[in-house]
Amino acid sequence: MNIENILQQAVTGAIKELYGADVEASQITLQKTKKEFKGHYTLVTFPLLKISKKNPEQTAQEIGGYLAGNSTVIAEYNVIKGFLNLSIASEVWVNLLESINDNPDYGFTPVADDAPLFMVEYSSPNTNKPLHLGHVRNNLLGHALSEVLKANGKRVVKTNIVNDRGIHICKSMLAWKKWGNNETPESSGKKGDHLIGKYYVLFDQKYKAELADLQSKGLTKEQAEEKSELMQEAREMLRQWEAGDAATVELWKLMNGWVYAGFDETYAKLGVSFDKIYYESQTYLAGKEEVLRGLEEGIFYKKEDGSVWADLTENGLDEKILLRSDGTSVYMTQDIGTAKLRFDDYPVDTMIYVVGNEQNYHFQVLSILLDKLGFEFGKGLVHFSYGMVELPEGKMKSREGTVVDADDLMAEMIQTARETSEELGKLDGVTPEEADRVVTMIGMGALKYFILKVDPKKNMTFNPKESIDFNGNTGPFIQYTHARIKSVLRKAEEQGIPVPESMQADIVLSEKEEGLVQLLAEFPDIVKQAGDEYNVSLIGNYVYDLAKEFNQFYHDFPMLREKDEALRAFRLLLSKNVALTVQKGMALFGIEVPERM
RNA sequence: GGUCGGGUAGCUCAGCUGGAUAGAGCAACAGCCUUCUAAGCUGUGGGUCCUGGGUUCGAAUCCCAGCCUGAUCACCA
Repeated sequence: MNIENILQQAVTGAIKELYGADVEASQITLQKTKKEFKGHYTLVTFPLLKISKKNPEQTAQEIGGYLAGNSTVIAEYNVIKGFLNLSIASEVWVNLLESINDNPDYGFTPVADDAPLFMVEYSSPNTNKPLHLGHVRNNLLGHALSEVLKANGKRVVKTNIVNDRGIHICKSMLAWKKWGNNETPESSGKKGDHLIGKYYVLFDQKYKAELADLQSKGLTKEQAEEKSELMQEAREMLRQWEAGDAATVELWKLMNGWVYAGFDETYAKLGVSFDKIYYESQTYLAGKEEVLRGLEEGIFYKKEDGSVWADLTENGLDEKILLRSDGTSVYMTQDIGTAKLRFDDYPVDTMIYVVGNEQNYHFQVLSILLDKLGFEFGKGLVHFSYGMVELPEGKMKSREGTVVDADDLMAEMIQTARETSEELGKLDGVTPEEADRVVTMIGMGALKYFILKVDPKKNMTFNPKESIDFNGNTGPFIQYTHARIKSVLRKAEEQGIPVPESMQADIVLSEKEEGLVQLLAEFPDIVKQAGDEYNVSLIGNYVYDLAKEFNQFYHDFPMLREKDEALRAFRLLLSKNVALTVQKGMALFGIEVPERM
């Protein structure tokens, strides 16, 4: 039972008593009192005027007077225009802080064995190139969303679908075969995914050169693409792969193995993980089967050239191809197969796809198709759609070399954290191991927080310079606040000042102190809202607010030098719980907070 | 053209189940380190909340129209 509920009940009671009317909870608009006014919560009386039949100020006065007289929760009130500002008694805040302290999992709902099961798909890399900045946003969002759902008491299975088949893989394979000289990750010292990426790019360069050459001989672009020997070879390789040609499959396995090793390294650095990984090479056949079943059942239809289509015009969409005329599957086919296998494997209640917003249409179609095929989960699938990440200088274009590589980016962040820390002398007297740990935490925290604090559905600009600015609304600022609190608590322990387990309730608190408890008490609501709305950025903005408030508090109120023992105890207890909440909030983002920095 | 997002301070973003004088950070300027960590704190300046209508006691928030911008509408994934 939080304070807002208590207030709501109290107000309902007051209205019943004063005006003899029952009001719906929805008619009672309570909000946090704005900073410039005195009070904690504000009741807006305008919606109640019909019931009170009085003007706003009279209504506010009457309700305020009644509450102050009859509720032990309300200490005082004031009325400004139609707004009734209510101050909650200090004692209530003290008790609240105590109850927060008594529950180490405050804000988190335990996960029951029969809790709804959410499957979260994220990452979904291609095996032909390393992860880049866009993937970073995807991975961070997927991981954070999973954590938030768990915190809300849901069972979560994190999953990844690896796009390990198709023409793009064959391009890398072909280029490596032609020009690779048996280069391996070991021989080149390159991460496997970077090595494959190199050959993918090489293929593209050679292919472009070939096209240019053909076009200079008078062919149109289309004719050139048709005639390209490289592309023909790549297609042939795909056919061989699908036919199970031993040598091709062998090479494919070898090169994919390199890529997976590279991805694993990147995932580990990002701090993300998966409970179950699917591979398209293992799901596309299931998809094909489903499509053929749909064809038999008359849900889909075949065109003269043999291609299979779904007619979605009655859903207000277009026609959608499901199998090519040569019988091979497309992206959609694979997703249908993957979905089927997943629901065979797990009793999934809600399937969430963390995929960029350029695929909004795809998932709209997928939902309808699954539904048509008789999978009841189709309708309820969630496309957790997020916006693109751009750079200050514009969009990322692999052609122009403006793609930010995930590994490079992380290394840079950590390096910058190190340089800044050294400049500030923060690493003096620390073991190299400890320095590495802290610097990694900070660099990664900066990156993660910068990306996760933005509303997922919006496009965002990632400004490398700004992200490694440790001022303001940043991860490092929050981490710094945590480190400071921990430092105070350490010193308290050294000086033998106990952090109390229980508080006396009759101490007088300042507005700032009460406000901080009030903010702290909102944590469960924020976690719940983030989970319900699939909006993880709420967490970040909340934690920042909390950290900022605490930092101001820190400057105004001594914690160790405070003479009044009860007050000092309160401040220490408050500090401890702010630190814990910061830590829990950041953990939802996959961000660690240091004990000192 | 159809569909779906987005448009808030010079910049990056909050706020959007309708409520008070629209908030942070960055950048600029002015202060604060013999005081629990200055990666900090305090203050100043900075706004047609894209535009125009509508609903309402009240609109950045809801509705309609328009403008700008992005994504998408492939036998690519």
